Amino acid sequence: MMRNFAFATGEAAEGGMDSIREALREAIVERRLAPGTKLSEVDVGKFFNVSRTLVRGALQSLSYEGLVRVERNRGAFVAHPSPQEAHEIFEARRQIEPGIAAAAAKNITPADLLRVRQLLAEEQSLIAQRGRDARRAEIKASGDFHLLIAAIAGNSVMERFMKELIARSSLVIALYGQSATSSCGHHEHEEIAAALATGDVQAVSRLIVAHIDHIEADLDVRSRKPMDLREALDL
Amino acid sequence: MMRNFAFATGEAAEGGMDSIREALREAIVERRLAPGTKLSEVDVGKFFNVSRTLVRGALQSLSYEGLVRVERNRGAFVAHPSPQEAHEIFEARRQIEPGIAAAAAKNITPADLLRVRQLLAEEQSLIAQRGRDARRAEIKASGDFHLLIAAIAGNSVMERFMKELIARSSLVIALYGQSATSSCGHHEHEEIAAALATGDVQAVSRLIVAHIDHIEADLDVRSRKPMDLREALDL
DNA sequence: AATCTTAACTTTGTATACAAAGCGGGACTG
DNA sequence: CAGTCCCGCTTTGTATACAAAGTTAAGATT
Repeated sequence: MMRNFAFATGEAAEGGMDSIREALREAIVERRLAPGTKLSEVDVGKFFNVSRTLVRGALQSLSYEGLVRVERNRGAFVAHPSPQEAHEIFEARRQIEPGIAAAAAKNITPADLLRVRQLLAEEQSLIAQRGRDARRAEIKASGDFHLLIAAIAGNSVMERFMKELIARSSLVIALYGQSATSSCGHHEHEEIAAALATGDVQAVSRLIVAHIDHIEADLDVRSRKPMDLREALDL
Repeated sequence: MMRNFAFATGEAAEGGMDSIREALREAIVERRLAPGTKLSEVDVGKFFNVSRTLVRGALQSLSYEGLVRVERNRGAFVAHPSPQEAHEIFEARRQIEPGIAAAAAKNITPADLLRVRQLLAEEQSLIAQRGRDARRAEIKASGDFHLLIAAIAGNSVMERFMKELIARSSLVIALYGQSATSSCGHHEHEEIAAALATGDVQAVSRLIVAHIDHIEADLDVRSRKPMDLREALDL
């Protein structure tokens, strides 16, 4: 049991429970831990060289964000969103992100714009690269783009909501995504950035919604059936 | 130390940690626990006849919702939102609730409408009553109105966000609210319900935003200064 | 052979014990 | 008298121990 979990840092237990939560979150969001994977308290604890207490706290915490599902007396698993959940997540993004993007377009400073451009360049270079790691980094960068806009918007409450939605979106894409998703998505990011630069609130909102629509359109909710079986055998 | 906390049920520890979290949440949202109050792990544990483990979990959990602030090595306190936080919470509601209300207006069934009317009637009767308890129940009913709309909208992700925002709004109003808030607010609820009944999506969104504006306008962010002192002495 | 029972084992739920950090009071010093 | 340092007391942070629920597999029975 307990194949190599391949966490980012190996053990890295500096700052108590928070560091474990962050390491787990990163592993889930970057898809090093497949949806449905069981997260045994002792196993994870051994990995980080901490007691079950801290692991348990971290798993609890992640379950509040919807990244982990905890079943009473049965344990914790990497979340495994249903097609229904997946749709709700994207519907939520459609309701939330236009407002955030509009606020960002109003608030944005030259310094912010620079960061946006840097992130886009990074994303671009990752797209050019091949390999699993570059792909994972690209996924993360793509999410970070949306999170950066949320940060620029300047409402910490909304920013936290977005953080959750982006993380869960990553899980959904891991389960149901079909295409490379990359090139088209990136191009849309460019367009959004351009609209942000000109401060065109209307355009930004419209582009964001279109972008979310495209991401969801790329999903195939049937395609996960096989993975379901794999999981059934695996657990 | 540890004056009578006046929790709802006295002890009520049936279902493990969840019941403690719910009892605490209710106490906070209904303002039986003042913002800033220290929540010592052992004290709360004594109250529910459980160990610190469960209390700690419940407090952690509430801190994720923003109802409790946890300071490392110092303990947990009932949250004490700053004017800045308060504004962000209402800004978030302005961004989120129109979309939810619009969705609710599309989805609403006759059965839903009945529940809305029942809730309004309940609210009305509470307004008529005098006394602290009726006041608290009224506050809760007022929040429940918004939560019911979120439930009707039918997106569980958005519903959870709303649950958090409503709970935190209650804290903000506890700190900064001035007027009775009741009558005007209730009248607006009636208007919103009417628009929901006719399925007028535009009107619902507009009325919701106006309602949120009015609630926030009733706040006086200066007025809490005295309470700040009281808290400083109290802790 | 299939199924139900049951008993050992594994994993989670909760309580307690131990370690470390904060806080406060009192004595000492300038 | 003010300020500061030190010591013990309280509270939190983490680990471990114990209890209870679940899981699995072997054995008996039909």
